[in-house]
Amino acid sequence: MNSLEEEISPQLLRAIEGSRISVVVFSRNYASSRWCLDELVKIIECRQKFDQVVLPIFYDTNPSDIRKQTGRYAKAFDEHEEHFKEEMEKVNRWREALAQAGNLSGWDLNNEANGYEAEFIKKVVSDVACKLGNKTLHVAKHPVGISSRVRGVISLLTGARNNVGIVGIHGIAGIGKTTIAKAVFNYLYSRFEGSSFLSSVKEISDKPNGLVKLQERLLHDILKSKVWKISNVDEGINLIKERLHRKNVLVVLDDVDKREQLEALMVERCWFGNGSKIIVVTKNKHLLTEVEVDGMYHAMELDRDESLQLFSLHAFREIRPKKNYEELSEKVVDYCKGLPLVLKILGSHLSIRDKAGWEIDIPRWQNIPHADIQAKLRVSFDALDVDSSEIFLDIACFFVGQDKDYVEGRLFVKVRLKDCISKNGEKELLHGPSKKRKSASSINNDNNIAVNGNSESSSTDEELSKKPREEIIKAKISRAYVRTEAGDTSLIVKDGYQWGKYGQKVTRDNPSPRAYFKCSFAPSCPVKKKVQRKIDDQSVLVATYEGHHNHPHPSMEAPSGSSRGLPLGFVPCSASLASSWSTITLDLTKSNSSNDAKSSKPKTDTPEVRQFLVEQMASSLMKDPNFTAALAAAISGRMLPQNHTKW
DNA sequence: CGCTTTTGACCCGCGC
DNA sequence: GCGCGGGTCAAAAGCG
Ligand SMILES: [Zn+2]
Repeated sequence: MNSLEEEISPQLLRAIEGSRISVVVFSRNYASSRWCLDELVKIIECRQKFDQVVLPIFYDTNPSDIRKQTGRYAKAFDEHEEHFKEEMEKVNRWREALAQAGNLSGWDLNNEANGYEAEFIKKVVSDVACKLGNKTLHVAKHPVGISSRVRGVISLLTGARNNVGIVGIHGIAGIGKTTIAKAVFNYLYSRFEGSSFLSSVKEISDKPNGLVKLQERLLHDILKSKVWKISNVDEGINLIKERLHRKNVLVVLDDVDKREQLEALMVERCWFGNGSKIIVVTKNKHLLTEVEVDGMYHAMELDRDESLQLFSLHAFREIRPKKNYEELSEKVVDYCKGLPLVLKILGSHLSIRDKAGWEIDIPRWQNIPHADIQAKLRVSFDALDVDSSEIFLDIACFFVGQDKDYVEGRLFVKVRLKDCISKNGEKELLHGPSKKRKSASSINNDNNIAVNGNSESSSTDEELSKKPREEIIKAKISRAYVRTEAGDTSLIVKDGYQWGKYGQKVTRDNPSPRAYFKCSFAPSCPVKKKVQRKIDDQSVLVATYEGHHNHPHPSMEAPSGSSRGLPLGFVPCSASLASSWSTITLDLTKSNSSNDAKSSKPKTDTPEVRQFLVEQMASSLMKDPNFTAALAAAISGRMLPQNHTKW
C-alpha cells in the first residue's frame, strides 16, 4: 500500500465488526473511492465471517453495474487498475466485494417509492428496524402516571376468560392511549411467540390498499419471514387465519376507528392461538362493544398532580415548577385539562421561553379553542416525538443539505449507534426514558462510543420522577465526512444551517486548522460544529456537530422567490450502521405522520392555530428538530412539486 | 455603517 | 503549580 492516505481507522473497523447490519449506499461515484471500496471489502468479509446482514442501497445506480463493474463503475476501475498495477489482487478484492454486494437484495431508489427520497428513506429505516428485530417501542420521555395505567390494562388482560383475550383501550384524543398501549406492549411482548404493534391503523387504512398493508405487516411481524404479498383483504384474512391460528401472539391495533379494520385484522378470536392477547386502541368505545372485548380500559385524564408533574418535567426538567413560576404553571395546567399531549408540548415550548414569554403565550393560548389546538398539536407532536429520529436522521441527514457542488464529490456518513441496553433490556421494558438514550451514540475523539446513559435504567416511573435529574448533557455528537475538490482549502461544510465562525485553531499533528462554528440561525440555538480536514486525507473535511437545533431547518422557510430548493443531488457514499441499538421505535409509521405533519401545514385552519404552530415548531425544542428539519428538507425538494400524497 | 471573520488572549481541565 | 491542548471570547480587522 503506497500512500496510506485513505486508511480506514481502527475504530471504524471495530464498528464494522461489531455491527449487526451494514447499510451500504452505492452512489454513482462509489467505485472511485478507494476508501469506500476498502470499507466494503471489510463489510463483506464480516458478512461471511460473522453472518452479518448487509443491505445495499442503490442510489441512482444499477445493481448490475455494481455486480459487473460496468457503466460508471467500469471507468473508476480502469483508473484503479492503472493506479494499482502492482496490486492487482487488491483491485480484485474490490471487484469481488462489489460482485457480492450487488447480488444482495436491498433497496433501489428507482424502484422503491418512485424515486422519492423521503419515502425511500422511510422504507429503508423501517426495514432496517425490522431486521434488527428489536421491538421495544419508545414510550415517553417522562412517563408520568403510565405505570398505574399499564397495570390496569394488564389486569384486564389477565382476567380475560377467553382463550384469546381482547381488551380495548378507549378515551379521547390526546389522552395517551397509544402511549399506554406501547408500554403494555413493551412489557408483554417478549412472553409471546410473536407480536405486532400496528400503529395508526386508521391513518394507514385510509390510504389505498392500506388494510392489505396492515395485514402484510401483521404477518411479517409475527412470522418474521420475508415479505408477504397480499393482493386483497380477503386473501389477507385467509392467510392470517391459516398462518396464525396456532400462534401465541400479542397484537396491538392502535387507533382503530372502523369495524372493517378490525374485521380485516382479527374478526374472530379463533384466528389466533391459545393464550394470545389482542389490544384494540380506539377513540370509539362503541366499537369495542361490537367485538365483545373481555375488558375495556377507559384512559382518563391525568389528575392535577400528575399534570403538574408532567408539565414541570418538560418545562423545567424538574418535578415541580421553579420558583416564581408556580402560578403561571398552574394556569397552563388548567388549560391543558389533564391531556398529556398538550402538557408535554406546552411544557417543552415554555422551557425555552423566559418569564415574559410565558406571560405572552399563556393568554394567547387561552383564546384558541382547546379542541383546535389539540388537533393541531397532535400533528406536530407526532412529527416530533418520533424517537427513531436518530437513525432516520443519520441515514437521512446527508441526503439533504449538500450543495450541488458536491454532486461529483463524495460524502461519507458514519453512524455508530451504541448498543445501549440490549443486555438489561428485559428489565426496563416498561420504561422509555433510558432507551431514549441510544442517542448516546456519541463519538469522542479517539474512542467511539461514549457511554452515556444507563443511569436511569432500572427506575420505575415513580422513582424516576423523584430522582433529581442531573443535568444530563445530551450533547449529541455526530459527524459528517465531506470530500472536497482538491486544492480547496476552505473549511466550509454546507449543510443548510447558518453558522457563525467564532474561532480557529491549529491543532497538534494536523496541518489543517480547525474551525469553530456556532449556529446563528436562532440566537438561542446551542448547536456547534467543528470542521477540520481529515488528518490522513486532507481532501476530506470532517464536520463534528454537537447539540440539537431548537428551530427548524432554515430551508423550510423557503422564501417564495428563488427556486433554490434543497440541493439533493449529492452523493452519499457509505453508511455503516453499527449494531444492535436498543431503541428502534418500531412504529416507524410514525415517521409517516411526521411527513404528513410537516406537510399539513398548508392544510388551512384558523390563522391563530397556524401561527401558533409555526411558532411552536420554530421554537420548541421538543425533540430533535434536526430530524424534522432534515426530513422536511428532504421532502421539500422532491415532494412539493407534486403534492400528491395526503397533505 | 453594520455585519462577519480573524486572531491573539484567555480560560479550563488534565497529567506531570 | 505548570505547561499543554483544546475550546471560547472579544477586540480589531475586513468587507460590501
Ligand atoms: Zn441551530
